[in-house]
Amino acid sequence: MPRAAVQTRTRSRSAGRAFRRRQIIDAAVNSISRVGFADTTLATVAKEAGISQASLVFHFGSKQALLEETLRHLSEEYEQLWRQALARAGPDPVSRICVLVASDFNPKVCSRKKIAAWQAFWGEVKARPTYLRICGNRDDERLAALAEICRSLPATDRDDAIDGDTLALFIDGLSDGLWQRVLVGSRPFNRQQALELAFRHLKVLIPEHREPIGIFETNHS
Amino acid sequence: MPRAAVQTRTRSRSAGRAFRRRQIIDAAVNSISRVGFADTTLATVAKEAGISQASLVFHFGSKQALLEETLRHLSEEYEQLWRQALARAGPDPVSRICVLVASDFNPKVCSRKKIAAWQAFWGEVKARPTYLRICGNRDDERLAALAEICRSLPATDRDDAIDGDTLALFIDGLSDGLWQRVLVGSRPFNRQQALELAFRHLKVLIPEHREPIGIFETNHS
DNA sequence: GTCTATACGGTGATAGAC
DNA sequence: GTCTATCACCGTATAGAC
Repeated sequence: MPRAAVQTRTRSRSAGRAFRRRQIIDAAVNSISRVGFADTTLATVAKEAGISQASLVFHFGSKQALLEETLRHLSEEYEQLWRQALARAGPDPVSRICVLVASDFNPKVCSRKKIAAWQAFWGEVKARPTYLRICGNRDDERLAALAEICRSLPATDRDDAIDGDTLALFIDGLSDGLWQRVLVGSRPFNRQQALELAFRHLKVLIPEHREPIGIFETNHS
Repeated sequence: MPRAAVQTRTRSRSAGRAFRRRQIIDAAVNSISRVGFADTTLATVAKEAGISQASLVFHFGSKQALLEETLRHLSEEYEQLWRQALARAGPDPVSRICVLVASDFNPKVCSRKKIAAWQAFWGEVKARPTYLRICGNRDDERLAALAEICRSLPATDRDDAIDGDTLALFIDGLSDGLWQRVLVGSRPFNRQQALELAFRHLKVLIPEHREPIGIFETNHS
């Protein structure tokens, strides 16, 4: 058998492995969202993935490890999204803030399914600090990045100006709050409504720079 | 046996019943917070309450019913708090908004234990719509009350004025976001820090009425 | 790698004494 | 009302064939 064929097999094998793991993680998110965290079992995940329970354990070692990898995947997916958005953005601070906010409401992370999974993990954080360890650093880096941009905003002459760190907390805090409402309201928002509210909020917080926000609004909402 | 004694016994019996139920509900909150929603069993709740599993089932019928009553208690406790605070507040809209915001960070509802329980239930909402039914109306009423107060704010001459409904969403949304950070941040806020941030946020959203907010700040933070 | 079959402990709920 | 004892079931994880 020629070497090329072997290498191809090898590559496709490991690609298959990553693919399988990803497939199982997706099934775990689906299960958590569909039947809840408490009722998510190896059986529900296996059924969702269309494979056997034994295969789950083979790939992840244990249910707990699978859950942790699932959270890690959610966290990494979110990080990738905002970092890529920021990389594509221009140098203007307001535009960069808008890009970060818009990434919070990207369908890839802001679906009822994903939010339900996030909420479930957060509800367990106090009992399982490991969950916090998995995404804590990434959360810190995201907030730090936002705060740094906020600090770079040109100073204004308003007497009630707020510092960049606080501004970042306001922006991120509202995103979290709106995110929650996409999931749990009695008449939940859709992503567009949530994003539009987040941008209107930005306009209030950074009134001197209204125009770039308006530009983004038409692009994303 | 005199009638008075019978009535007393009856009264104390039913008082004892309510007391027991409350005691069990507190144990459920403790268990959810301590071991997580997924690992909360009749055994963990019974142990936390210092009674037998059979007693739990006797008082609530089933584990599921106990969980639903627990959520109902959390929801009612929160409603009582903001309604009482509002009843004690004066007529000034800004003061009333401040009172509502401050009630969000009252130790009675804003402890890491309670927030962990809330988050756990919210994470299950998509899978168990019953949970939403239990607290949905109360949530709606609270947001409606806040929005009504916001609409009653005197109109300003600023060209970027926001309507009352939107203002209410901004205020409530940030409370939710900060609330979450009291629980899950890598260096979580304490209540005072969260409340202070919420008030600073108010100052930005309602800059024309800064002074009453300052007053409340010194009272509550 | 994936499956079926299975071990084994824990889970929600019940029975029945007190 | 509260307990202990118990049950039938379901949970995770393993064994071993393919």
